[in-house]
Amino acid sequence: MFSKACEYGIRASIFIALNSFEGKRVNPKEIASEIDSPVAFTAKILQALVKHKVINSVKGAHGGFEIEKNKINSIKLSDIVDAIDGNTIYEGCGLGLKACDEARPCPMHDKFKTVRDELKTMLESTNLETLALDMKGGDTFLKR
Amino acid sequence: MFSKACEYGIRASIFIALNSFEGKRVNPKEIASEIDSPVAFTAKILQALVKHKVINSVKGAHGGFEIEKNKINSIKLSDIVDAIDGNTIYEGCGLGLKACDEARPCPMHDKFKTVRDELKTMLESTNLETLALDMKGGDTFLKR
DNA sequence: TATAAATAGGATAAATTTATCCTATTTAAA
DNA sequence: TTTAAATAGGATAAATTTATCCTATTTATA
Repeated sequence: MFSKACEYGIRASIFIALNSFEGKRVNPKEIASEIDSPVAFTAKILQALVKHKVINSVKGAHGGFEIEKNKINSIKLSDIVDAIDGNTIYEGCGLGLKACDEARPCPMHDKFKTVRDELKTMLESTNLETLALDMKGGDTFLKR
Repeated sequence: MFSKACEYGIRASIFIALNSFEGKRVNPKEIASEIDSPVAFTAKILQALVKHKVINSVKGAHGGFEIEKNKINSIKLSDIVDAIDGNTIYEGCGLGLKACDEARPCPMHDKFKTVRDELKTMLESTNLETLALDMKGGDTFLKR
């Protein structure tokens, strides 16, 4: 469904959010260890998230990655997916046609659109705060 | 969402079904032209669909690919997706965890499962006959 | 101001997916 | 029985995604 990069990106963002609640910055090594991902690749994904202003980076000693506390509840899963995988999952044709719309739909168009819209709604209505709090409560997990 | 191979596989299956209604077998060249896909790659995908008994192949002169008329309405989109992409889209974790279930769910588990189940239901309740008839009626298209 | 700790980013490699090409095998029909 | 038309399948190449490594740059602090 999502690319590996996007999966890592979401997991990393949740972990960063969790730490930002405590005012703690985290580095790629720690992140990769906690979400069970390759360090260098994860670092690249973090760069992309910084560029898209999903997370914030602080260079130099005592630096690391963080999310402003008051921004955590406004960052939606869709922001992360957008930043890494783009919008094809929301906009693209399920059968891969270059163009596919009501005017000239592919055979799967109507039924696929329903599911895709549901996915979109889900991603747009789920924010990092909710996800991080679930984890903090010990109800959900980022690895294994 | 689906791999290119799977997209081509679904489009090809619909085109074959359409022709099988008229008792006509089709070859990879014609299929690829009608669904706008690379010929040789499409041929490989057809092989996989034959192996999984989604479609039927007839070798030799006057051969080609076909689907038994009375089977067309029993072949579901999920059969094609299963054959080509496997079941990860139904079973796999949305965040890519090796294991993820109610007992130890990832942060996205519950919300993702809802969407995934909806996708599964859609694919399992859509058969080739329906899709082919829509196309025959000129309401839907396999390319552009 | 020097140093150490941290992210940024370029170059490259490995793995996977997508795509092509060629030959073998099968089969209907002349 | 030969021939031509068709799928099967192996080998390989191209493209993309995933992953690694190394160096540059930035910054807090001793």
